[in-house]
Amino acid sequence: MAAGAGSELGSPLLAELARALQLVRQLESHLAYSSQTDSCKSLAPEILSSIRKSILMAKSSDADGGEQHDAGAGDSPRSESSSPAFKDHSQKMMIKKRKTLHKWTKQLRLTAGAGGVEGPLEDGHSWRKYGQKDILGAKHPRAYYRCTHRNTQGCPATKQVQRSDDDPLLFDITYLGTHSCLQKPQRSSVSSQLKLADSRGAKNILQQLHNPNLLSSFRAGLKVKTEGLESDEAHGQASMAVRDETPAEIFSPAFLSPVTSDSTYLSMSPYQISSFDGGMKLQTSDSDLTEIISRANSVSNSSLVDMDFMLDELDFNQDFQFDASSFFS
DNA sequence: TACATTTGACCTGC
DNA sequence: GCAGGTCAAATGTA
Repeated sequence: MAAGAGSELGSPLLAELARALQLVRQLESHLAYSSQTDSCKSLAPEILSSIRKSILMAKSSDADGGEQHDAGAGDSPRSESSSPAFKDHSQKMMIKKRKTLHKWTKQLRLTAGAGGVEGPLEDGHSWRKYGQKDILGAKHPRAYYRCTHRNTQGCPATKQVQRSDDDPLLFDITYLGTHSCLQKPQRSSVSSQLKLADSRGAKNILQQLHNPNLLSSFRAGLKVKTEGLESDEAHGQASMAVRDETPAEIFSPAFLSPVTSDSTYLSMSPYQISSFDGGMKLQTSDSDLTEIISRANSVSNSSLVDMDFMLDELDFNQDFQFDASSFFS
């Protein structure tokens, strides 16, 4: 059973990784037309390389019997642990997982008001917290998350979130394993993170994200920073953030948008960037719109707006004008 | 009612 | 034996 399930789940993973590879190639080809994105240009080959490696690893994992997908599709959290045999098997697999799963680390900085410390780490996937542990020598406990689709799709991905001792706003996030799940971006997560002063402003942000002029201006100062990507993987999780006032700054390797008190960011995955074309085009399908938009300095004292309806109703118009001064005032 | 989080217990590697 | 990582029952939340 386990082998069969793993085999079925491995293919989507490979397909997704292959798709990511194709998208990055597109990114690379479009970047070639710009003279101000050297950092991006240099990054593209790295991403390509890392994705290739991840595909190889995924293939090797698949050939290994796909054992990491030991939870059968459809099993409930309770049923998976109810069988002693399963438990034993699961534990063995966990040991193997610790030793062999692909691992990489990112550092992210957040503002304190960005939705709570442990839980704001939206990265395009849905995570379920399964544990927290005080770590020796660390001031803050480490939180353990696993993919929500672990039980339904056998997704082996987990992550550990450790708050930095020195900088309370800095988080070290260690990802273990790659997602094999075929999940759609979490609408609820979008909802929870689109925290804006008012609904009108929120809609404007979404519209502005699709304004080629605005995006073009972003791009002039676009900088992508990667950390801990030696093996890279970020596996297609490198990201870009867009800041309205001081371009050429910041950029987290995660989907997560770093947030500061006076700026607004947009982050996106390579999957969502279909091309850089003078400006930057975004894929605007509902499934791709998972970006985090946060207006940090108004989070703590403003009403929260559920953006789901906006995502549904918004017909992205690339002709509208962006007035940053009025929008952010 | 279903799903997520909390937290003490348990297991494994070093 | 200790520390890190995970499990799973209890509890919280929508």
